[in-house]
Amino acid sequence: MEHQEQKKISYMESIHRPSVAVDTLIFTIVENALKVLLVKRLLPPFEGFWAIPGGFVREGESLEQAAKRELKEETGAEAAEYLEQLYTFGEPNRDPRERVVSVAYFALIPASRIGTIVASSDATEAAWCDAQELPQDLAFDHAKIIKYALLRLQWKLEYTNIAYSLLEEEFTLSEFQKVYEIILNRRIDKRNFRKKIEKLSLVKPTGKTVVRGVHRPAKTYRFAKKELLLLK
Amino acid sequence: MEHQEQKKISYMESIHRPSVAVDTLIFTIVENALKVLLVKRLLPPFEGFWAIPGGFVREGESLEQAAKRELKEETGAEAAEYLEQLYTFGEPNRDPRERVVSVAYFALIPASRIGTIVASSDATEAAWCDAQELPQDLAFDHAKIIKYALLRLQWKLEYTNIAYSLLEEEFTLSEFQKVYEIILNRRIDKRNFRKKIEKLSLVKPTGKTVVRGVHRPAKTYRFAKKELLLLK
DNA sequence: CAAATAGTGTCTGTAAGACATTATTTG
DNA sequence: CAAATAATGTCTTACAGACACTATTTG
Repeated sequence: MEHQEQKKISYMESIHRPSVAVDTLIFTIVENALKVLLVKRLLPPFEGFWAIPGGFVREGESLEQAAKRELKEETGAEAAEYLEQLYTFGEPNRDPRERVVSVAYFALIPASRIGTIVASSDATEAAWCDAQELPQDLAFDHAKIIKYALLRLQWKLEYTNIAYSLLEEEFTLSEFQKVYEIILNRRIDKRNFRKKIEKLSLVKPTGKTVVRGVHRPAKTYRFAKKELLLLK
Repeated sequence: MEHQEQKKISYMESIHRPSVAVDTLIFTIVENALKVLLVKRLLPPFEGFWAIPGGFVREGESLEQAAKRELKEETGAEAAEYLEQLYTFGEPNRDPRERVVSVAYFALIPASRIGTIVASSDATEAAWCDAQELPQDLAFDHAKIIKYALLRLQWKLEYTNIAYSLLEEEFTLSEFQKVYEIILNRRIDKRNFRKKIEKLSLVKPTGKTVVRGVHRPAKTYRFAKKELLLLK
């Protein structure tokens, strides 16, 4: 009887094949805000709703390759500065048509590296939406996914040097600090911030300065390492 | 032409359906070591190799439900004390037969909560293997997965109160400390450890003592909260 | 010279880590 | 009383956070 039960399970297993999709959350900082790229759906379900760009995984393509392809299709950028797997969402009814198991990735990229954003074939438009002030009409469970990504990003910002993936090659310390203030959504003391950056040896000076307005010019810096480091 | 390219993609998407599996890493502490439950494969590929228990996701079943089902089938335990999604492995050729996208979960459970371990239908035996000294003959990419899980566990142990999921209801502070020493694989100063636990208010005294050997009896404690807390 | 941001140092409180002795039990 | 583990406090050092003024540029 035990054995019969097992045979039945094997049979069930062989027939249930959910679709596997990859959704790519693409974040950047523009106009003093954290933005996430969303597309407006052209077709039901959730026609006219905003969605995270995504698509099905192709044969012979790894999950990460699918995420990179999605990124390139939407933004034109060759690669993100940072890309990591976020979480896999697989509730049976998250897509009303059929079962879709969706592996979410999140990508970070400096605004300057992005060309004109392009809507994919199943979307009427693509737009940078404020990631901390999301539109109400989000498709599927995408509001949940974006909020989860934001938490992950906030965590990484505090405990790693991931900010390198949102800044230009050369930047001022004020710009660096601004990334933290925007994403963590709180003011940071300038002296304490600089003290910390200094101690961690995260940046090295370029020897150059830039004039950003009617005030004293700022020194510019580069990251000492553009790879993920766990701090402390 | 852009449009034709898109149509071709849609067609390709509709035919590629990888299998979706869930692998569940079940950890416990026995005999002063961190153990992970592995099963010996009965069938090719990797016949006779050790593997993480897993199986295909069923229709109408969430990924987490599949992980819980696997846990119960293997250990007889009704539920883990802690369960979280680890990572999704989806390289095209990780299974030589066909493409399998595998969502890995990791579970923690006190040894006392586990009955006799049971091999599933596709395995000849199940065993608790030392998680830090893995067998050489591991199937698929399972060595990589276990190492990844161990890193995650070490991280969580340092930055959360997750140890509650490996200890009995009542425990001594030495037993508590031992969990850290085993998993982090280093000695910890007893006074500093207790000072930290005290400050975090992680435990409350039961008022009882237990005699664990030919020496002074130890006071026992319970966790103040048996839910995941991010510390600091 | 007004406005705006760049750049800089000290003090205080808290947490982490190093370190040794006494207490209690059993055989 | 020997052996084994339980229980406990102090000192030093490092990091976090609060806090204010001077420097440099442009219009």
